[in-house]
Amino acid sequence: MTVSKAAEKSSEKPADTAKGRKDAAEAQPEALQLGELSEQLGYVLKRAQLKVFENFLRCMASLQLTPAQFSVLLLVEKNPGRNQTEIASTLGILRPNFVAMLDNLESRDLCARIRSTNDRRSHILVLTDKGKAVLARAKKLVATKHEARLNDLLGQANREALLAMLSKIASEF
Amino acid sequence: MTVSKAAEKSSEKPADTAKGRKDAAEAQPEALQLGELSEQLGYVLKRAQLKVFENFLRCMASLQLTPAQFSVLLLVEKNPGRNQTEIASTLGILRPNFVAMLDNLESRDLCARIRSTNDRRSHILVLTDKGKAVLARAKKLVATKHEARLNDLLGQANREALLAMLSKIASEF
DNA sequence: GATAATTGTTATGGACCATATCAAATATCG
DNA sequence: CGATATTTGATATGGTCCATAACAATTATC
Repeated sequence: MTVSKAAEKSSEKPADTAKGRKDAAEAQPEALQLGELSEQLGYVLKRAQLKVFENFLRCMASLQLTPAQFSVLLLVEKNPGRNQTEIASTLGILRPNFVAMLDNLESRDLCARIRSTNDRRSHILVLTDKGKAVLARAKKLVATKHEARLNDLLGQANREALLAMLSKIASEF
Repeated sequence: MTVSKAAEKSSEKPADTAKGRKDAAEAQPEALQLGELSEQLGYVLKRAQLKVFENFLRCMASLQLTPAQFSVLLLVEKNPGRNQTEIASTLGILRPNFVAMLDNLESRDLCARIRSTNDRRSHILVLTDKGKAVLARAKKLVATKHEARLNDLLGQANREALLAMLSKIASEF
């Protein structure tokens, strides 16, 4: 598959009109044939995912939250009192890689590590007041600017069907 | 969102049965609440994408083809005589990053760079005989082991609907 | 024919992902 | 109890992918 973010340059190709193919028998303008590629689930899935993340980042520009950071805040809010290992593994983040991520969120005073009194090895994670406030604003931005756009594009019913199918793939494929 | 590949460890959580919560009032077993995360398109999309790529790699293990490499071979076959810039940009690959990729495919004798006689700057890309043969086998593997599984999981109609929605997101979001 | 643009390439840095390893704390079991 | 194993957070490190700048060779433009 492939699909990076930087294919935004030569996207608008001239159609096969008089202006597109210029005079009469000039070299083909461009516009490659995707062929079976457009039927490959992985290819289309990846392209869609990149677009969605891209849009997410634009919507969150004012809060400077990446999709990964947003998911951490959401999960910590929903599951207060859990430690790093539990939060990280639920999100599919490896513990070593979670450290720098938390360092970042903690340095921005969005969440805090608290030494557990039960098990003094582990750090309990909680949202700070600022973290709760930022997350609340983030949720609104996502709902109004991000997810709402999906509804406009696909319709409510289709959007739910899409989510259901993706969940099925994520859990049963 | 987040979602890496390494969340395959503590996935099977015991349900909240007698065996799940053990005796009576013991510490909560585990099983975090995903909450709104499972409604976030980006999160589910990424998880699904990782699963699909993972399965793709397993299906292609005998041919040692990554999704990106497969997409290159497909596109070169469908569009013979195009140069590196055209193939790369169509796939969303930046030209500098495409060089090593082609070096790899060329070293395995799957495709070849040919200096264009029209424009001696550019390299025309073609599949070798071996490349055509490998691609043919790859297509069969993908169709029978990879895409077929999607049909089993979602059904033909749903699979097509999914592809259509993802294509719409990829192109219009 | 001088200048600008394009093609493939190299070098380089960043982001993300994965493994091995460690010290501190806890669990396990003789 | 005490030796050993396990768990937790952390560091170091390497790999892959993505992105930008810069370059030589070639071609286009004026």
